[in-house]
Amino acid sequence: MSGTAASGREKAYAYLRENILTDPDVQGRFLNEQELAAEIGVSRTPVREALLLLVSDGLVELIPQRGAYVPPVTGREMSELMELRGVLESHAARLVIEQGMVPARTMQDTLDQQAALPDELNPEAAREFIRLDTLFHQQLIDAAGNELISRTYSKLHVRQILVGVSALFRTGGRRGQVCAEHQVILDALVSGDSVKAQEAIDHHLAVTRDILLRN
Amino acid sequence: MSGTAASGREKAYAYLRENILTDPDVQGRFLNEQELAAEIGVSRTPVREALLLLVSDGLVELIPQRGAYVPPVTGREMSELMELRGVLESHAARLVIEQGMVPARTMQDTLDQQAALPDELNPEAAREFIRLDTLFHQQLIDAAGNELISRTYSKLHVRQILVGVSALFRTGGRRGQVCAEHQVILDALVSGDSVKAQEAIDHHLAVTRDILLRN
DNA sequence: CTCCATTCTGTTGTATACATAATGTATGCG
DNA sequence: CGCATACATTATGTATACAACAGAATGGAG
Repeated sequence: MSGTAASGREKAYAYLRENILTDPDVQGRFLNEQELAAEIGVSRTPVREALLLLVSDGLVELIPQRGAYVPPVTGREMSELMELRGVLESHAARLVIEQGMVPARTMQDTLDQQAALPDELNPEAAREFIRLDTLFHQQLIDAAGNELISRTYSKLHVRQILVGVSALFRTGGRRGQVCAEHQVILDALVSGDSVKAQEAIDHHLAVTRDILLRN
Repeated sequence: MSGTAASGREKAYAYLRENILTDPDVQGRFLNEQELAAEIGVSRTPVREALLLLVSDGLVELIPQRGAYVPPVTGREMSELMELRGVLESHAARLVIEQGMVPARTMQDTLDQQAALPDELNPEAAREFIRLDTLFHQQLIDAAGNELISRTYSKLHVRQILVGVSALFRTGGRRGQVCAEHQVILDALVSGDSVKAQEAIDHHLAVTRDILLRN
């Protein structure tokens, strides 16, 4: 199997991350350590360590003498995130075009997989949709060849998934729209039009932001 | 007093952070938990927790069954960091100019303090110099009004301080150069010349990068 | 002398017990 | 009846003890 190192800390980390990202109800609440320890099947120690690691993902916040808080995603945060994503993706776009390093095949492949998903999104398909969406953007970023930017971008995106899952259920037909917008971005990249690519990215992020804000 | 909450974890965190940032010898080594616990005067538990928090700062890396490793700063990482800083600062510059939100007084004040430091840098003055340098750039970023970007930028900068301290000792007369370059950036911001500001930022970061790479 | 197996030592990882601080509840007073 | 205070409960924070693993040292065989 893959990734089944299963040290207690990693098990707790994976469990908590999955739990926070998929269950909208945990937002705005404090996590009970011994409760989680019992659920996961380890002691409080690795649970606490996992919680500390989740701080760096921005998924939990430590309140002294109170414990681990899961901050809800605010509209402002979403807007700020989209702004930052726009800056990083535009930069990557300009760079890969200048250096002729556009990963056209890879990105088109991801896009095709995404387009092949059914329009009606059951929970599992929704997660796959988000995974491919994340991958598409990450591939653009990674192509810029700056590992630090890649890591930074990757961590940022986690926070968006938190709200993306539930938002997707409410928006029918969004799949086709996303794929179309992705295609516009990719076409601009392939054609080497840096300005057009930036515009397409900004447009895509603005639309995404507006949809996420309606929840 | 300020910030003297002094819970065990925070004490350990502050100690370790300070230690890693100022002592170049710890780079590339594994940190011994019980040794640190004895030095700080707490048990291993809060030390471990502090180490987990330092992961999010990028100051330590956890190797399973081996412990907390302090990764040395590479030249490539420095270049990548300067590239990312350039992207974020240029974005902030454009924004604050467009919105007429240039914090001219605040930044000039910081710059003046920096210029007032002696040219010969004893260890304490060097730390103050770096603090003011960091502050100058952070003030520009913060003025853009995007909290997420501010936090992201702030965390990034930590990694640079790691090498900046020792590098400063080797470069005489750098103080004046830095202040001059900062002044050029600030003047461009005040005059509302977005392109000039970006150029000044890029130039400053390029010079900084080249100096840091010579170590 | 070199190489490999084995033991030994020291460190990390986890569990548990205790100390401490915060919250909710009950009780008494205004 | 409302409010403040004291108390009980519960959760977090810390210390310590044990288990499991990695690397070094050691000893023997070729």
